[in-house]
Parts: sequence; structure tokens; C-alpha cells
Amino acid sequence: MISERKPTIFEQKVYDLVRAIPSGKVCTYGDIATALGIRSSQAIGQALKRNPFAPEVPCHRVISSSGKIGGFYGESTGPRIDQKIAMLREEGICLQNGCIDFTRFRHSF
DNA sequence: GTTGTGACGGGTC
DNA sequence: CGACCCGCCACAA
Repeated sequence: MISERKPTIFEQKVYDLVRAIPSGKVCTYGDIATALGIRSSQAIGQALKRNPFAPEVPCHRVISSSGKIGGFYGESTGPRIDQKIAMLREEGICLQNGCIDFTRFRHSF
């Protein structure tokens, strides 16, 4: 059981944006942060990491601006990352040497 | 109330 | 391209 805390307006906005990402598309922390009007992508990671909407919010569609997967879904930077990559592939997203070619899959808010 | 840290980004060196 | 610093939000101790 995950510790549920009261999601702040900020988090709710993050979840809403991430949830709005269509299948086969991805987005970066910076995009979300900018979309929310802030400059802190860390807060995005916090919100996603704390995300009480696990499968509801496709955190795996949120990646670093570097194209790296970062580390979401479950514990943290672990074997689940591979599962996420496989899932992204299923959605039509290709991995370039461990990096997502978000240049072709970047979602526009 | 203060401090430190975190799934980060961007700019600068 | 790698390393360092700053910024920014939320949460735990």
C-alpha cells in the first residue's frame, strides 16, 4: 500500500497533462513544467514519483529532455525500466541506443 | 520553521 | 560531451 497524501493543485495539473499524452507519444519533464508555468522539472518528478494514479498516469511516457528514460514505474531505476521500454515499443515508440527518439514522438501540449 | 533531498532542465565552463 | 551551478516545487526529518 502506498502512502497516499493529498495531491496538490500542482500535482493534479501534472497528472492531467501526463494523462493527456496519447499512446505512441512522449513528453519531457521540462515540457510539463513549462506547461504548468514553472521552471522546476524536479517538482514534476516528485509528482510522478508520488503519483497516486499509477496506471492512470503513464509516467513511462514522461522522459528526460536528454531522451533518457530516467526511472519511473515501481521502485526506481531498476529492471522495471526494461519493461517500460518494452511497453513504449508496443505503443510504437522506438528506443535509440537506450534513448527515446522523442524528436519524433514528442507530444505537443 | 528550517534544512536537505529528489524520477530534472538549462545554461555555463 | 562531461561536470558544475542555479532554479523550482513538494515532502520527510
